[in-house]
Amino acid sequence: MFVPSTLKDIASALGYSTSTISRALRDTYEISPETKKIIREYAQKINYRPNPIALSLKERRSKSIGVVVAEVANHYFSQAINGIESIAYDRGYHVIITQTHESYEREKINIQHLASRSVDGLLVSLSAETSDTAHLQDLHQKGLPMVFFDRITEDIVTHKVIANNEKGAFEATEHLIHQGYRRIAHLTSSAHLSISIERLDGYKKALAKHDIPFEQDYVKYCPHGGMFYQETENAVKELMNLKEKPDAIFVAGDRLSIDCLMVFKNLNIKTPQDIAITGFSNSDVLDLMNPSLTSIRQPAFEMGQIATQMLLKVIESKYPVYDFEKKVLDTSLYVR
Amino acid sequence: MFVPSTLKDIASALGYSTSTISRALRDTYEISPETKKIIREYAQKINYRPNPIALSLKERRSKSIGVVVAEVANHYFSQAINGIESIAYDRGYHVIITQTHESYEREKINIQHLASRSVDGLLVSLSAETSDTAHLQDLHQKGLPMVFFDRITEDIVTHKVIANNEKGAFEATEHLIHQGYRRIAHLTSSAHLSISIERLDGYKKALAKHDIPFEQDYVKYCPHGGMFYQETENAVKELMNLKEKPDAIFVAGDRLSIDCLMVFKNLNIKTPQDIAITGFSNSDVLDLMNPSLTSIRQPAFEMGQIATQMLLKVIESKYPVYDFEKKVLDTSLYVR
DNA sequence: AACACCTACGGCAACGATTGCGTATTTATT
DNA sequence: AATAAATACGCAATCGTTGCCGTAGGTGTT
Repeated sequence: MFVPSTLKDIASALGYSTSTISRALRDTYEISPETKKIIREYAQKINYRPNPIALSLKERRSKSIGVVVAEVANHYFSQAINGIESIAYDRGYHVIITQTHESYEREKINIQHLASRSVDGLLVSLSAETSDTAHLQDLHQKGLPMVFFDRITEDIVTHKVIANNEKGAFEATEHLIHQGYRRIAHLTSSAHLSISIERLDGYKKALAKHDIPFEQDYVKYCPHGGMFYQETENAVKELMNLKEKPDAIFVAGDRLSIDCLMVFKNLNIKTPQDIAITGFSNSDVLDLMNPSLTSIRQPAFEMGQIATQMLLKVIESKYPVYDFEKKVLDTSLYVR
Repeated sequence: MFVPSTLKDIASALGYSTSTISRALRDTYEISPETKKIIREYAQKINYRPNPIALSLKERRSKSIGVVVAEVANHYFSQAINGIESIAYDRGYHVIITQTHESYEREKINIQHLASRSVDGLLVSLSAETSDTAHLQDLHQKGLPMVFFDRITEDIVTHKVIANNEKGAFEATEHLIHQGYRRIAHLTSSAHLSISIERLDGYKKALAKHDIPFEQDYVKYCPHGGMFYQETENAVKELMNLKEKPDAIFVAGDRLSIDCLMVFKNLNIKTPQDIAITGFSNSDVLDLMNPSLTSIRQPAFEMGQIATQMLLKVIESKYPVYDFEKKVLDTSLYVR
């Protein structure tokens, strides 16, 4: 079976105590240079590595951070993860990624596991199903550092990183308006998500600015954030079956945007002839899509980096942190 | 700071020894029902969870498995990861995902970390840069269970799960031949990867069957598996600059296929007018692509599941395992 | 010469949970 | 009544590592 070598192995092989070995390898002044040399060469030879599990137990920290996202097969999240890793690795932290698949239950289990697994902190983007954040509040109040990004909650006072969703949604909607569309629908994720609320606001403000009345019927929610194709198809069908059929649609999510295009394809809805579309998406292959998609892109990589920097600052702070920041980054509009 | 409650906390709160607490919670017969009740209710109240780090240290296993893939932003891998998680989760194992970004150095670091972090086993798909597997052979020979999937090596005797790459490549190439193409190029990842070799074989066999001579100039390698756009663009340019320009191209990778389409778009190469294309890809949005892409799809989710089942069988075996299997799953051709 | 003071290392405890063994008290058996 | 057996718990070791304390032998000081 797989048994890595330990301090004890070196100690009994060389006839020293484990303390001496440990000190020699950690370069303490108390060990003579000759002894150090012997010990180090032997450690090198047998490829000794300190057991991080033992260290975690002793030091009560693991030099690792947990990440909670909806799914990695989402360009926004995979880019954010790359940003997270770029900072974490530089600072000697390891990254444990977990997926909720937009499920509240899964989120609770993953977070519980990460916490008990002694991650030093958490980077969280809430699942579409999550409205109750008690599981997080509990851990946060016990002192586990956490930073929210993208899908945040106001219930927990900590660092947060988001895109300027309202402005992005405003620009996307106004882009449609400038192109002459007036009956603009809005397809979004679950109603309680922060991003849904903010993007809905931006959408409403764009309508208001151009004196277009807001119609509740034009807003369709996908409580599972488009995890099920049927959910998206039903929403689109409902929109297309309205007596006053929309002539454009603003989609508020990465997965949702792609799914929406697939629904169009399957229902043989042509864009922009039958309906125009813009949406939030970080997919790098949108240029290849047909129907094409004018998109609002979030600085995902950078958001991951900033969130990680904030988290590490809290983790490594000697004193409790009470001063928190909400960082808002601008989106950009890619017209296609 | 964040300090979870321990057995000792319960013990001193209730006036028992830690042994009694431990046994009460683990339902040993030696503890009286009344005592158990008291202890359990208190544990429930303070939301006690056994510290997995301490357990890992003692039991020398972590109930977690490490996964090494090129990148999660790749539909083949993200689907495989979902398959892995579906099995691991059911069996009480946790999954730690790491990305190599096709870098050999990163692969070595990730694997070293996973091993020392006491994962019970490894699911590995090699990076495009990796030709030397000494870092894995070392761990494997020391007894760390590992299963390879997709990009495998023959240097290590263990379970392996792959798609029938040769057959898939054969079908893809023959599909092009059946459509009347004769000058068929082949764009692939780094030359030493198992998938590259197998797919090249299938490509050659299809040519041979139809009496089309194989031309070395028609095969272009991307040593970094398409991690850099320029690499792909250069390869495509080289193909298009040949005096006998190819009329079709068979692309041997998920990322590569998408990148190739982007190159076409940027260089204003029309398909299928200028050149036809088929490629390996598990992207679920290929239907939306323009130019479109006839694709060979691997059963990624299932491959992840099977690899995980194999790994857990090795991990949980009481005796050393010497009997290994190479499972080959069929691909499917999606004509577009 | 008597003392302090280094040098270079060893021993022990602790982190949290489990477990084999020991044991005091009660209950059952003959 | 004496002995055996069962009950219900505590003690201590263990996993790998580090930190505090101790100390034998050597060196330096006055």
